[in-house]
Amino acid sequence: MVDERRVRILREGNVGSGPVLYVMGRDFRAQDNWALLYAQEQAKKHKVPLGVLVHFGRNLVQTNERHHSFLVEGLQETATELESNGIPFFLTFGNWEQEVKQFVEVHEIGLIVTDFSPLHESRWWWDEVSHGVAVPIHEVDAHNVVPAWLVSDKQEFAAYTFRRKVHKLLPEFLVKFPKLEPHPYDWGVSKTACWPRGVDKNGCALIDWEGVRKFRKFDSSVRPVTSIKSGGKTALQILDIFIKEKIKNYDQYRNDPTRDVLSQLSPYIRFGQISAQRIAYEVKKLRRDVKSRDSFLEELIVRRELAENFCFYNDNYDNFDGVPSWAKESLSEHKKDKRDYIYTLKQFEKSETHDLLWNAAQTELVENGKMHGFMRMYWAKKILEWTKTPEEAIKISILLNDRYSLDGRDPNGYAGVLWSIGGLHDRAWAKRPVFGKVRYMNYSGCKRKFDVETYIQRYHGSSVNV
DNA sequence: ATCGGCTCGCGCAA
DNA sequence: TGCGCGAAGCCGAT
Repeated sequence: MVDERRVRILREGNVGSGPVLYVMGRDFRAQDNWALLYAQEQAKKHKVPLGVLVHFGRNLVQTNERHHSFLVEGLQETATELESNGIPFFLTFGNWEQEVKQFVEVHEIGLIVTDFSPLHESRWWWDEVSHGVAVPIHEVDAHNVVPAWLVSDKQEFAAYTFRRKVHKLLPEFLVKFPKLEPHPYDWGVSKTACWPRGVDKNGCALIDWEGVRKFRKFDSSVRPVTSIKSGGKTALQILDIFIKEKIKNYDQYRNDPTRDVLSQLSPYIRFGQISAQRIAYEVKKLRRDVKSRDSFLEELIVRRELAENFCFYNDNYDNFDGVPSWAKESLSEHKKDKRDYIYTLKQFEKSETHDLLWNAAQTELVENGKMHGFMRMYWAKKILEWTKTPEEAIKISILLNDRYSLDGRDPNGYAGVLWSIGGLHDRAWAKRPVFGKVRYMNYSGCKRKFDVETYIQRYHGSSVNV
């Protein structure tokens, strides 16, 4: 049974007699998905078929080939698993009113279920859809261990205010997932009317995945990351390796970007190919490496869900207005401070600063679609130091992270940038030029903590893959 | 190598 | 109203 507190009503109304449709927007997986489990529960209750639909809009300016191919590759796996459980998978493209709305009407959908995201893109979309269809819409928080609207009813000030609230609810929510069961009511896929239209000899909806991959018009200069393989199965293998081999060193070395002790799961969490709750559930079982276990769970649950809390309750999660007032005032006071270096977006993007360590981090981001957690802080703080205003620094950091990182366009990224540049969830520190009271970080700090040379060497040059 | 100060405000105890 | 302490640090004194 799906906990009712995971569910919010986006559009009121009685559930109709037609099929239940899960419009998958964020959690692109078949297993360990509360939104899917809830949709099935409703479909069984009303004795109707269940289907899953993914809609690709045409005008996602920030989407590029890197993100799109990662998403589509994983989606194929998800579609296959859904269909082998009697749940047909549909794709629609372009204008939602022509596609999704029509789909809902043609198939006489009785209930729409979706997964929760705190980001504007998603909130605005559902706001529009809920005014455009005549069907109840239920939203399920399938991404967080504890539902965002339940854990706290306001923007939390810092991790310590949020931590108690999460921990209080964890015993109720950090539970084992039920396995997805084959759906007992047949949709009759031969009646499917979706792009690409048609069915194969077994009556399954035909999807031209190669066509799907090429469908969007986007910046193809950001190449797919060949070193990171997409998909839920891969994610589970990576989790297994992390638990067996890497987590034991997590506490000691997690801030050392030359060591391989992090889970590397964030792209998979970002695209919902693995559930954070599944990761937490497996890691929590550990009876060894307790210190590492707990610091990993802190990052995975407390800090990740704190970022969701921030984006959920603060509309300005991606700009200067989102930073706490003490930092806003302090940064404004230091706006006119002399900068030793000023770089343009292009110079940052091409790793053309005077700082080899910074350039290495940027290269890691561009080439590998990720950046080590510790380097993200240093990286963003230096962008503050080397641009004219904190507003511009935030803009550039978010743009680069969203464009190149596989886990970009995600609450974690926005909260991370605002933590680094705007003191979000942090405290005030001794005043310095440019930074004001925002925590300062520098090259010598990195040198104290890890072997800077090794890191620089690893990402030196322009076509490095490790 | 280690320590205190820097500096703000939330939330709880009283 | 007072007080402890916090998302990952820096720096100078000892």
